[in-house]
Amino acid sequence: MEEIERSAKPPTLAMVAARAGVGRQTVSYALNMPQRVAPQTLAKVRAAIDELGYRPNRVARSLRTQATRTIGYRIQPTPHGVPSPVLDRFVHALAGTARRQGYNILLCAAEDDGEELEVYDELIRTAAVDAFVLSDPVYDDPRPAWLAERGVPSVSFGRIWGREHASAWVDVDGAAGTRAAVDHLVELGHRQIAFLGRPEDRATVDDRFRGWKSAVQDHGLSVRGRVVRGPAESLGQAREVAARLFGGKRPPTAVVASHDLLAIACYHEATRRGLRIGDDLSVVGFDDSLPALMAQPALTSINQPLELVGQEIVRLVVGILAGELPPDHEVVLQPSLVVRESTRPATPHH
Amino acid sequence: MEEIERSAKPPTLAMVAARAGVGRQTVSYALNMPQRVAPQTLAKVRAAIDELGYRPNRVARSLRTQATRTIGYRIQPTPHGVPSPVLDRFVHALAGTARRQGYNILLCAAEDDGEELEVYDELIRTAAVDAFVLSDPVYDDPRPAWLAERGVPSVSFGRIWGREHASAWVDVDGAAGTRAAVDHLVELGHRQIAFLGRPEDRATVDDRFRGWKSAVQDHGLSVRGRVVRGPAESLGQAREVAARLFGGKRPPTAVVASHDLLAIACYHEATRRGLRIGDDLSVVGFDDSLPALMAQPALTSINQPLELVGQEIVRLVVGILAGELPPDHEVVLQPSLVVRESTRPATPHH
DNA sequence: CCGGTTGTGTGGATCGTTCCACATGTGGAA
DNA sequence: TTCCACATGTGGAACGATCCACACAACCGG
Repeated sequence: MEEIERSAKPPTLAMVAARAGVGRQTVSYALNMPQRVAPQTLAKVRAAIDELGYRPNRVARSLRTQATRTIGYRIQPTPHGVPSPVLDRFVHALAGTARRQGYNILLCAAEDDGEELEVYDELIRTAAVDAFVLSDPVYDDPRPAWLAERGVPSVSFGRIWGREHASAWVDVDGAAGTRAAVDHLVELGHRQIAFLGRPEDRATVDDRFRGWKSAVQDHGLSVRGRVVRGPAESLGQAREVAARLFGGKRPPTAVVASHDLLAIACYHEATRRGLRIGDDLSVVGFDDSLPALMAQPALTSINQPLELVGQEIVRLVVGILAGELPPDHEVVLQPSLVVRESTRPATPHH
Repeated sequence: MEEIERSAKPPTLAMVAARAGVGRQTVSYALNMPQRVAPQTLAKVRAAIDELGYRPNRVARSLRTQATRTIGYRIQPTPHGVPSPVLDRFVHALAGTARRQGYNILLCAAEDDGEELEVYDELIRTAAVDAFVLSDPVYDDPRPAWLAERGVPSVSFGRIWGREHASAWVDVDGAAGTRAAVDHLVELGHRQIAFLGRPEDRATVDDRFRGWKSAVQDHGLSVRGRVVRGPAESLGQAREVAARLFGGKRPPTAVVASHDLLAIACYHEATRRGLRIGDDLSVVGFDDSLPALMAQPALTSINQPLELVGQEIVRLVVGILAGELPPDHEVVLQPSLVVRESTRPATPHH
């Protein structure tokens, strides 16, 4: 007889009020400002809430408060069939932390950067989100300012360069990562340590480059002829870039790559030349992605604390929306070197 | 002087009505049932909409219609540090298609399966979503029925076995994939073709197994002693499983793996035994993930049409919500074999 | 005993849209 | 002419929460 009613209409705040024998507003206070209501009344209201299994309707609340407690995030398109390996750990952390803070993550997809702003515009004008999380910022990224003009705060994964508009971001200290890689290689006895990276279109790569450069110099080693840069949108492209490593008369004994993809491309080119990774050439990647783990030998790589990044980003978004943090708050997190089999002591005959 | 007003309050339907000199309801009709209003009036209203840059407020609409046009999707946790490589192409397609249909995707995160239902419950009771997309169903998956009891439809990526509750799904024909792999290998001259898979905890693996088995039998080859199964939650585990391939007295010349991870584990074990992939042992993976592309030699693998799966899932969700499709609609899509370097003609000396 | 402050509780108005019921004008069938 | 069907347009009510203004005590110091 105590059968639970299936898919019956959910209880409303008014029903709870009636049940508890109080006014509607009192229930609202009990929910949002418990200290505003007398302890005895609070108990009554809470009992009624539990009995009815009441949960406030998010939509109604949003309409009245003009805030959806929803954060928009554009998931990146997958260029040239090479998906971003970093994505899912990060997004998972984002969604998990958001939930714990009472926020939701709304996904958007856009094919290109022009469409991206269109999508954002749509979401803003239909009042679907309160804020955005951005990722992969470029130099002088227009998005934060564009959003700010429309009254929508944003937090970026990756620091925003260019000072037109101060904006909030959380970034991983890439320089510290490559520095750790160089230190590790020097400790193994390497003296010819190259840097392999994409062109400077994104600040991320530059940051990693600077870490490598200053560390190499600090160890009194030369950076001349040790930098190879080129586009790496696909494995084929990356291999072409990696091939240039072996062109000079004194090839490096170790390589620090700005991405795991380039590191793997290094594997391919080294193997093609009869060099064994680890023994003849040490390689360090960046991102600690799945291919790094799967490579033979397993790739030493720099791990970004993506879970923490996601948490911090949500913390900033919520703080900024609540007015408790300035809209240009910045956070830098430290990566960690994961040593695997691709880095070994330098062999004497080099 | 034509300065655009920054972050001014967005126009409402009432403002559009005033501007066009018509009633509010007329504007609403113009938006949702254009054929209900006279062409001349429609033009006036549309002009007013354009001039003001009006977009209907999603929240208000949701409150009134009791539908959010939002679909929930739980992104899977990443077990043991090995993320699902399949995720991001799929999610991107999901979000893109949803947007084109006027729907949004809301992400949820849950650590374990118990928490998953809790999260769903919260979203349902706060009226945040209209439907859910499920993935990685298990045998007799309780989720569709649980959701249906609460009046919420769902569509699963992966077929739902068990007949307690008929439910909608979109799946890739895994058996056709492994069958294609076997056909390909037989054509290359292989006669000892093994299957490497996880235990039958998920229907997916079973499906792939059946394809391999029937294809092998159809070619008049033996399946005896050619099946190796075991847990593959990490690369280490997978290698242990793969190692069993080489135990017997007549090791296979070719392997069909139920996942790329297992295929890669095969690479490792083969290499450890001095066998060359391609020359001494042909390997086919499943999922066509990034590690497959990066492996040396590049792994022949079975590609799932994830973009299409995402599109179809959204189509089903929208159709079911509109009452135009039955809540147990089923769709099967075909995978395709991507031939790379890991499969070569069988060598005579085997 | 008064004016003021604080603590607590309340119902009406409101957010922006769609549903509902109804008003009007037109035209064709009876 | 009468009647009904149909096309078109309208304002009030409703969705379910919060904001606002206010009511009513209790308590304070003067």
